[in-house]
Amino acid sequence: MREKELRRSMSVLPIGTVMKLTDLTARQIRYYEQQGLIKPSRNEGNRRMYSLNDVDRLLEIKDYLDEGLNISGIKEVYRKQSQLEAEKKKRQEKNLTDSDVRRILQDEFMNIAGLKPPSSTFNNPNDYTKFNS
Amino acid sequence: MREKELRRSMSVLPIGTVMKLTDLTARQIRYYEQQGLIKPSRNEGNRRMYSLNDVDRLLEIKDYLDEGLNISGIKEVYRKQSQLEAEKKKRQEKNLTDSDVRRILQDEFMNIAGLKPPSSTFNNPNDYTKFNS
DNA sequence: CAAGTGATGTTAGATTTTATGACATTAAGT
DNA sequence: ACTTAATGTCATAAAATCTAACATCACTTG
Repeated sequence: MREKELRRSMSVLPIGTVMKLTDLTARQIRYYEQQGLIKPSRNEGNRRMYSLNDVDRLLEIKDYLDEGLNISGIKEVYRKQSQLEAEKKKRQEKNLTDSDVRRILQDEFMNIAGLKPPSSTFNNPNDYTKFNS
Repeated sequence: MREKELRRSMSVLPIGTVMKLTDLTARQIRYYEQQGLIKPSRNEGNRRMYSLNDVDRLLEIKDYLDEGLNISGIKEVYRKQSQLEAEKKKRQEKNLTDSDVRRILQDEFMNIAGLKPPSSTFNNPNDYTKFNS
């Protein structure tokens, strides 16, 4: 699934192709970029290169505009979206490090106990207070 | 899955992008086209436009050449491949039309019998000789 | 209503990309 | 050595894109 995401984020399309795929004019596409709604990359010759994700976003923008939202409103939408995603990511990261910490501490136990899993003879196995900070 | 195939066969990439994706020169890409190994479409301005399938095929061609096969040999490979696929398709088509015929005839039975499935009171349900021509 | 603003159209001039065709080169096979 | 297949290189023309500026059009608002 990583490879697919890579492909979708690879900047391979010139603006002419994007115009056809989105039915937008070059003027519109560049304007939305100027407004910060998309960030196409540039090739060595300074030509804008777009990804499939960019195309998707442009189609979204079109829909939002058709629905009466203006560009500031669309910016708001994306601002909130990326904020939510950032929080989600943060939570996931935190969970990962938490379980990492547990695993690492457990490994340490095993080392101290001579490569054996922690047992009741070592200490109270129900005392997890140290790991719940 | 149809949509995916459509995307893969959509001609959206200019030759510059294909050069980067395949690490081939424009000269090579055009030469392979001249030899009939790929058939990119053209846009209104006569520029070649490539699909992801084209890119895949170009990468294949590269591999074949690296393996010592020459272009005639590669043509052979693809000739045989498409021949096999045509046969397969033909078989599938034949199967499809056969079952289609059965379904259609069964519908006709139902109509004649007054929207009821064919029964033994209508005729011998095991007499399928008519459909096996 | 006149003025301001947001979104888009249009145009000009410069730069980049691609197309075609010709000729050159290089490696391999006979 | 001579051919041939695959590729490189170059010149010239056309197409695509860039930037920047000015124009238009529909709304909104004082």
